[in-house]
Amino acid sequence: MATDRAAKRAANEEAGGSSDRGRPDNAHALILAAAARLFRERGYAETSLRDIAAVVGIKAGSIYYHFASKEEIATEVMNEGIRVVSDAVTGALTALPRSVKPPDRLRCAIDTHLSALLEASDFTSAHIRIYGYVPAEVRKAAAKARAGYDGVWKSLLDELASSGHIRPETDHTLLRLAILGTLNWSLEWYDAEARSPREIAAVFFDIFARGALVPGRPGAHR
Amino acid sequence: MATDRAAKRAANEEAGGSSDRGRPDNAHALILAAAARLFRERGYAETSLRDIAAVVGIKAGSIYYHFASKEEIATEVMNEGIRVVSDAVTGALTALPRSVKPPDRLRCAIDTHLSALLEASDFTSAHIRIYGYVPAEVRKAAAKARAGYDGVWKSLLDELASSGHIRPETDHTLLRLAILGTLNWSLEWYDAEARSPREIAAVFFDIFARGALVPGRPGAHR
DNA sequence: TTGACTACCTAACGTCTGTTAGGTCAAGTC
DNA sequence: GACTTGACCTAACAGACGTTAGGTAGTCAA
Repeated sequence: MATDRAAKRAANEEAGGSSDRGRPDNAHALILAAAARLFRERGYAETSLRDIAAVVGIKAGSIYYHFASKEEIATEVMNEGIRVVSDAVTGALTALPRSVKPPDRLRCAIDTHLSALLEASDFTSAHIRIYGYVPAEVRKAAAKARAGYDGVWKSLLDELASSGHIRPETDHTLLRLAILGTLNWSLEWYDAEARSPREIAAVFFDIFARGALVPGRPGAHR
Repeated sequence: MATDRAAKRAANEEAGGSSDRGRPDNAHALILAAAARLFRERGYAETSLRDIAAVVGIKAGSIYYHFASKEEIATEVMNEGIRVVSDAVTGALTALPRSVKPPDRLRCAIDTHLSALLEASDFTSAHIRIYGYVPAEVRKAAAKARAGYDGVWKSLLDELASSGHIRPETDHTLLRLAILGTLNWSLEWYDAEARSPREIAAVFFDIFARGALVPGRPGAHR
C-alpha cells in the first residue's frame, strides 16, 4: 500500500535524523509548495491532487509516495503557514532595538504580518484562505498552531497596555480581532500592481493607533 | 429538458407580472434559504445539491424544476445577500434624524452591517463567505451588486470627510477596506453565545473613530 | 371525462474526485 | 551479475458530484 510507504518514509525521516545526505526530500517540498500556491489561489476543495501533481510534473498517484492523504498535505501547508508568519513577526520584534517604543513595535508587527501574508508566503496566505473550508480534523490540527500565534499578539497588546499606551477602556480581544481581520481580509482585495504591503500597513497602523476621526468635533466622542 | 422548464418558469414569473395569485413560488424561496444557510455554514463546493434538497425535503433532481443550475442558485443567493445588507444600511441611515451628526451615522452603518452579517441574514453571510470560491461567472455577476454596496460606504466616508470629521491625511479606500475587513472577518470568529453584534459593533466603532492608542505618549504619533 | 399543467420522483448519465494495487526502471549495494 | 530500493507510472476503483430524461400523482378547467 502506498499509505504504508508514505508512513515509513515519514517515520524514517523524522526519527532517523541524519537520514542519507540530510537531503530533505525535494519532491516533498515541491508538492507542498505547489499545494500552497494552488490552495492560496483557488481554495481547498477547488484544488485537486491532479492539479498539484501537474504543477510538480508528476502524476496524482505518485503524491501518495510522499503523503498519506490530501488532508495531510493541507495540514502541513497550514502548519508551515503559521510557522512562517509567527517566526517572521517574533523575529522582527526581537530584532528591534530596546529603544523602540511599544507603539512602534505594534507598527512592526502589523507590517511584518501583512508582508508575510501578501508577499512572502503562499503557505501563510493558504492557511488563512482555506482554514474555514478544510475538513474538521485538519482544522483542529491547525487550530493549535494558530493559538500559539495568537499568543504573540496577545502579549504584544498586553505589553502596550501595561506601558500605558492603550486606552484603558479598549477591549484587547476585539482590538486584536479588528487588527488581524483588517490584515487578513486584504487577501480579498490586494492588488500587487497597486500599493505595496508596506505602504498599506503604514496606513492601517495609523488608523488603529490614532483613529480615523478628528477629535473634538461635535459627535466625535461618545 | 428540465433546463427548458426552469427557463420557462423564470420567464413567466418575471414577465407575466401578476402570475396566478401573486404567490412567489414557495419552493423557489425555500431552496434559496436552504442554500444560503448551507453555503454560510460550509462553503460553496462543500455544499451539494443533494444537501440542499434534503433540507427542503425534496430530491436533488427536483431542484432543476426551479433553477437551471447550481450556479444560478449561488448567483441568486449572493445578489439577495447584498440586497439585504444594502437595504438595511441605507434604510437605517435614511431613518436617522437630520440632527444626527456624521460620526454617529458611521456608527449606525457599522452596527447595521454587522447585525445583518451575523444575525439577520444567511444570504449576506453566505455572500461574504463564498464570494472568493464561486465559479468566475457567478463571481462576476455578484461583483456588480457588490460595487453598488461599496458605493454606499464611499459616499458615507465622503460625507464624513466633507464635513471635516475625517483626518484629512487618511486614505478613504484603505479606511473603508479596514472597516469592512474588520466587520466581515467576524464571520471567522463570531460566537453567538458571547457578545452580541451590537456590543461588538460599538467597540469597533470606537477603535476606528478614536484609535486604540493614547495620544501624547512617547511614540504614539509619527 | 378528458387534457393540460404543476411539482415533484426515479434512475441513470458522464465526469471528477481521492485513493490504491501493482508494475517499471534507473541507481546503488553486496 | 544478482538484489534491493527509491521514485515514479499506469490503470483502475468506489463514491460523489452536477445534471438530465422520462415518468407519475394531484389539481383544475372545459
